[in-house]
Amino acid sequence: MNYYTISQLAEQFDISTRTIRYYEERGLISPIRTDSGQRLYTKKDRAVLKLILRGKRFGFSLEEIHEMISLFDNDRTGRKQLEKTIAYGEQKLKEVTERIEDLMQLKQEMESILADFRERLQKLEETE
Amino acid sequence: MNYYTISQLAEQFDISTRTIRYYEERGLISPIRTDSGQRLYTKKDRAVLKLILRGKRFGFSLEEIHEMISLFDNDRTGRKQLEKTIAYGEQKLKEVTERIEDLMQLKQEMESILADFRERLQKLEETE
DNA sequence: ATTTTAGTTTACGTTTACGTAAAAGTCAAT
DNA sequence: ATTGACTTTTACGTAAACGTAAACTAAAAT
Repeated sequence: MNYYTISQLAEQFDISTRTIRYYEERGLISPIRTDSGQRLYTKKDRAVLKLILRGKRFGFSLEEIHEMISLFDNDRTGRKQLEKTIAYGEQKLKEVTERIEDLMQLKQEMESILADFRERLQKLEETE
Repeated sequence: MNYYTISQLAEQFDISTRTIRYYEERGLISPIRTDSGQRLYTKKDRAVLKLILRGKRFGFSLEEIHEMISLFDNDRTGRKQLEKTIAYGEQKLKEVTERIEDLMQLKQEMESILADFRERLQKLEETE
């Protein structure tokens, strides 16, 4: 397995190294360290980072994203823990579903407005 | 036509009056005023506010929302203006479409993770 | 070997999107 | 008419999410 440096990840996702360190500060990502203290990121870390950025694009706060990431933490082995995790996951899934529906409605509206504008342009061109 | 006061709108959308005034400060909404200076909001203003809040839920900044709202400004009558507006609208529509696809992928992943957790819970219960 | 480049921590600065408080005017009801 | 609820502007405060700079160390390149 090989690793990414912080600047490599920063470049790949077009964010600053500060941003990545900040996510670590907030407990969202936990790279290993070399003897000298440099951060090394695995593929898994990269996937987590990708998840964070996607969450951000949807307007989730880092706090919410933190909670969602813990869903992927496979260390929840007890039955009570599993049940809690599932319940939380179902809740989040519902939220995501609602957002999708909401967005699709927005899309519809934008399309109808665009159609309206195209029609107006059409009429302008006819009377030219 | 009748009007809403600022606190009526605030209550309807469960936000503060400060928030509404802030949106006005940023140029997103423009209520008329009574002789004494109180703000009055029309149905149209209410619709704009609704749009703002929806945009926020999707993680758009107030600046982006401002741009999108100007799409609804019917005062773009020149041909060049129309063309620019349509181009901008198409761009935003594309962004929204991409977000929807992105969200649907997230949904898929969450569902598969949930399925995995449910399976584990199942196995735990079998060995009880 | 020594520049150059990249990494680290610490810490203060900044922007966005409001919260909150003060001081004063206005509206609605008793 | 006066109380109480509502509104206005002005202004300072704040949390989240980083930006930026300093001071230093390690790695890579010449």
